[in-house]
Amino acid sequence: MLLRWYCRVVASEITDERSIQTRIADDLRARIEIGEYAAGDQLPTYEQLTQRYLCSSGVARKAIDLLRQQGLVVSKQGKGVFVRERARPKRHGIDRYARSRWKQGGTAIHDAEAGNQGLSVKQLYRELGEVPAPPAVAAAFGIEEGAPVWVRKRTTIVDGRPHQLADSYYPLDLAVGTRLTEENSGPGGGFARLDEAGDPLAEIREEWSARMPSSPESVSLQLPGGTPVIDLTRIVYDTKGRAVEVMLAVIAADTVEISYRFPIPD
Amino acid sequence: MLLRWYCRVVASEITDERSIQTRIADDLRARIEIGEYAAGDQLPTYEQLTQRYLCSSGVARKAIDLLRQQGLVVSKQGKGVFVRERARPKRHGIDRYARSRWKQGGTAIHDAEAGNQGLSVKQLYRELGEVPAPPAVAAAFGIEEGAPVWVRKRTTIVDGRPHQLADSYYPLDLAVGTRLTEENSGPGGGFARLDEAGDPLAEIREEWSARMPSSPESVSLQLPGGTPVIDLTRIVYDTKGRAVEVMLAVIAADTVEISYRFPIPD
DNA sequence: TAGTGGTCTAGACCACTAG
DNA sequence: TAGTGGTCTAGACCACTAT
Repeated sequence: MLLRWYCRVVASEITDERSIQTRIADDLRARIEIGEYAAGDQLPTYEQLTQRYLCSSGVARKAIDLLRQQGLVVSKQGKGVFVRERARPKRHGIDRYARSRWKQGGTAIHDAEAGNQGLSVKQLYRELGEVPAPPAVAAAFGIEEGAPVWVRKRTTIVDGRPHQLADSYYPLDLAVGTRLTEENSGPGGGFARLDEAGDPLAEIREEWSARMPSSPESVSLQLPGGTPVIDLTRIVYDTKGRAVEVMLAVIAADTVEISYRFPIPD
Repeated sequence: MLLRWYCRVVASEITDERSIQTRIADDLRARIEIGEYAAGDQLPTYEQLTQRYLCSSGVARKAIDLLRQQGLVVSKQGKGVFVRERARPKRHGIDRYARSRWKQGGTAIHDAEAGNQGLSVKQLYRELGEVPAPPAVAAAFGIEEGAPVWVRKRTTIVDGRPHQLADSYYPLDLAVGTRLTEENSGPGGGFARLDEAGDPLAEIREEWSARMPSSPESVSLQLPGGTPVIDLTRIVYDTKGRAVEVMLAVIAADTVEISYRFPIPD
C-alpha cells in the first residue's frame, strides 16, 4: 500500500497535479467525446473502474459524480452508468407569441409551440385561485405586496417529461368572471382571455437567468443530475402600458433552446 | 453503533425516507434561506456537522457537496465553507446593441454595457487570425465548412472576474484591411467596423441555452461550483440579409441576466 | 442469486490558513 | 501549531435489476 502511494505521488508529480478523481473523470469525458462511449452506452462499472485506474471505489464514484454534474452521464441503480441521451430541446422563439396563434383559438401558446414540433403536451394544475401578490408581481402591477391577485400555477409536461413550472399572475379585475379562473381557459388560452377582458395586448418583456435547481425543483422537474434551470419572468403589457400578466417560470434547461431576432435598435 | 443504526432506520421510516446527506443539506439550505446563515457567513465545520447530525465526516461532506452543486455555498481550503455572495449580475438587454452606442465611437458594446453599470472591463485575446470555419459559422455565412474566416477569440473580464469566452467570426473580405484584424478594433468596436466595411447592419439573431460547464470552461471562467454557463450564438445581418458576424460565446451564468422586450407579433 | 449503483463509516494523510 | 477543507482507502450494508 505504501508502495502504491509512492508510485502515485511520483506519477502525479511527473504527469500532472490534479486529483485522481479529476483525471479519471477527464479521461472518461475524453473517451465520451471521441465516441468511444456513445449516447446510451454503459460506462465501465465501479468495480472495473477501480481495476482500470487502480483506485478505491470511493474515488471511482467521485469521478462519476463529476461527470454527472457536467450532465454527461446518468446513473440507473442496479443497471449501470450510461452516457446521457440528449433530450431534444424545444425551440422557443418570439413567434410563439404571434397574435395569429391565439386569436384563432385552438390551443394555448405553449401547447401550440410544442405541438407544432410534434410533441404531446399536458398541463397539471398545482394551484388556481386568489393569493397575496409576491414582490415581483406586486411591483409589476403597481400594487402593494400581499394584495390579492389571481394565480394559475401549473406544470407543463412535454413528451412525458416535466418541462416547466409556470405561475401566471393576473390582476383580479381581469381574471374574475373570465375563464382564467377555470382550469381550461378556453380557445386561445390565457392571452385570448386577457385580450377580450381589457385593452388589447401590446408588448412583452422577458427576463432570463440560469442557475442550479433547488432540491424540490429537481424533484418536480425530474431533472437529471447536472441540469440547470432557467428562471423566466415574463410580463405582458396592454396598449395602455398596463401590466396584465406576470409569469414566473422555472424551466428545465435541457429541454429548451431560446431564440430571438430583432432589428438593431437606434 | 448498531443501536444508532436502528435509531436512524426507525427515524427515517417515521419522518422521511431521504438519505441523511440530503436531509442535512435540506436543513442547512432552509437555515440559509431564513437567514440563520447570511451571505458571507461561515457554515459549521465538518467536525461540528458530524457532531450536530450524528453522522460521519463523509456524509457531512456529501451534504456540503450538494449545497455547492446548488450554488449556495463556496469552500475555501483551510478556512471554511461560506454562504455564497451573489455576484451582481450584469443586465443584458437588447439596448446593448443600440446603434447610437457604437456609432458615436467610444467603447465596444460590451464594454459600454458593463461600463454603464459602473464595472471595470478588460479583454484578453486568446486568438486573433485566420482559421477554418467551424460548422455553425460556415452555415451562417453560407460557405463551406473549413473555408477560411477571420476570428477574434477573447475572454471578457468584468470587475476582475472572467465573464465570458467570446469568439467572433467574420467573413475574410469584411475583416481583412480593417481594424477587426487588430486587438484594438477602434472606436465603436467591431460593430462600427462592420458597418463601415460593408452594408449597414440591420438585424440580430440570438440563440441560447444553458448547461453545465466542462472542466476546462470551469477553469477558464473561474466558475464557483454549481454555476451553469449560457451558450450564446449571435448572428448579425446587414441590410441585404447577409450574415456579417457570428459570435459563439460561453457566459458564466451567475454574472448575467438577459432581458428582451418586443411588441406582440401578428 | 449475482451484479449493479447508492449510502455510510472510521479512519489516514495532504494542503492551506491563521495566530 | 492547531484547525480547516480536500483526497483517498477499505470496507459494510442497502436497494434495485436481471437471470
